[in-house]
Amino acid sequence: MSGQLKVTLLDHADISHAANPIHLRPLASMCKECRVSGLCLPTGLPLHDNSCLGALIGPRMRIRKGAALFNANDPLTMLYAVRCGSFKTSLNSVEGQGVVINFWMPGDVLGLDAIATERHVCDAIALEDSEVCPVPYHRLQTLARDFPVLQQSLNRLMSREIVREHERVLMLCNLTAEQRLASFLVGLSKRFVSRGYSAHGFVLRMSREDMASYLGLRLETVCRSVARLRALRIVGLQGRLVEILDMPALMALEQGGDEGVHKDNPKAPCSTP
Amino acid sequence: MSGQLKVTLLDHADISHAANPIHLRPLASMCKECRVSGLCLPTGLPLHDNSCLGALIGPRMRIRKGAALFNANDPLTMLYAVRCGSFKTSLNSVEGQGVVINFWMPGDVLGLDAIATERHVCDAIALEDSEVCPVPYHRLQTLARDFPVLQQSLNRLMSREIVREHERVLMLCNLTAEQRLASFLVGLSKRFVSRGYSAHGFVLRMSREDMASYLGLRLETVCRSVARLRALRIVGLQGRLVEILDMPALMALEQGGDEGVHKDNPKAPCSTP
DNA sequence: CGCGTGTTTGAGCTGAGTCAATCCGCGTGG
DNA sequence: CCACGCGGATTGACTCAGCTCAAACACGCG
Repeated sequence: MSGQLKVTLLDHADISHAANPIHLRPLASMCKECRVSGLCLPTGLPLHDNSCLGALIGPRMRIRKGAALFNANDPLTMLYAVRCGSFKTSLNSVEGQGVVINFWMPGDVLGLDAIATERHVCDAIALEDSEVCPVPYHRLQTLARDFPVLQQSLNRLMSREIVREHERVLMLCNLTAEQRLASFLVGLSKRFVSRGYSAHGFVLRMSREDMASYLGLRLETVCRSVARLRALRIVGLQGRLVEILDMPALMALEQGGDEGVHKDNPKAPCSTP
Repeated sequence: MSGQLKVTLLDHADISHAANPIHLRPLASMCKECRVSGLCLPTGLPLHDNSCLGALIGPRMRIRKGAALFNANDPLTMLYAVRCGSFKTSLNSVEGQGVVINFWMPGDVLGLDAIATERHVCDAIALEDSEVCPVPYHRLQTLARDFPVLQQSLNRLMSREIVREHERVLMLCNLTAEQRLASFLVGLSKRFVSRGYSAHGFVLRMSREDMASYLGLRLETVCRSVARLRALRIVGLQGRLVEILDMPALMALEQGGDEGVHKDNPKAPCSTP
């Protein structure tokens, strides 16, 4: 997977050393040149029309690995479209308990959950050196009045996020550790495909701990599940390098399909603190 | 799935014992007279202006207990504001596994998750005889262009739904059965309060099974948790009648606060099929 | 080379699941 | 009025997937 991403990373490395001229042009974010514009906010917009969204989007921002794009409770001023790199968002309860809410890849738009209260609810942390296009929310709102398609696009993004969470809940309530991992990998694979990368090979950007948190498991359990999938020759997974060897099996697993032994009715797992 | 709503409902009536949801008189829905308009779509709108939202909303519909307001895969034509009564929505996976996604009370707006695909994702079932105000989604969209407040209101509803789900995930990943139940009861209590009802006494509209599904537990576990809270004299709960006897204790429990014994670090529970 | 961070693997422990029996409230028919 | 049946709620006994604790291991870095 990392073909392109590696390039990205190299660029960043260079940039940070102030050497590489590639980014000398003003980093205006031209959606029409963006490889992921089809997944992003401008879906359905007249991309050639620069007067539209392009005028709104501020200069690209670079976020270093481990740095926060925003934190919970920050006032909402911008939505952020990931241009390259990746992020995690996590929600932390008062008592310090937290969960990873989602992982974000190029084309994804972060910050929609802040619209309700005009304050961010999550922390957003870059999983690698990344770039985002900041979109001033209030001005976006205004613009959307004149471009119904844009409003529609925004509505769809939000609605899709709701649906995604529904599916997550389904996963948390009904799947075993192994199935969750399978589901996670299949999901990632699909997302890579829709971004033009390989379905079968990619690099995880997050730690086992983050995966565990996202899947509602402990990191040891994730490790063990990985080991089992490896033993079944369904995936080759060492460290953060993923190679899906048997996609059909993985997808079967994902959906309650438990082979190995034959149980008619796979049990639904649930978490316990 | 079934083309038109009424047809759908009739179908259901025929099929299930429960319901004949036909409404007799056309009850125009006047938001300004509605007790929950403050929680609903018209938040912030000029309620006296009947030309606005009121003109849009179709005649109220009655849904009998057990009947479906809509089903997964139905095309999205309306959003539905609950006027009175209550609903559950549930998401069912291909293999028959399902979860209750949410419970809906007066003032809540159902159907937002359908905007992404223009098809409903969940089944919505009335938990008691109920009434909803149908809002034609596309016309709402048009109207919202002229009334930014309305658009804002819609955006906020969606965003709030995202946040709610975040919190649900946090619950599923970090809380024990008992804590989940506490959290559920506190949540319900708050919702009743914001609708002008008592915080300490109310009636559950859903079965133990539905509660269990919502909480990511088995119904037996819910029963046992109820029994424990009862034994601790924190709630009086028999059948579907709830009386919260010690709200502070309940809220403490909700947030990892585990008394009983003294563990420094309460464990995070997770589900397992 | 030593150290720290992140990943694996092993060895028990346990909260919640499963299976199963009982109870309770309620509507129905005799 | 009561026996009967049925769906939902409870309770008990046992099992197990995933958690916890703990010890290695791998890799990168100064």
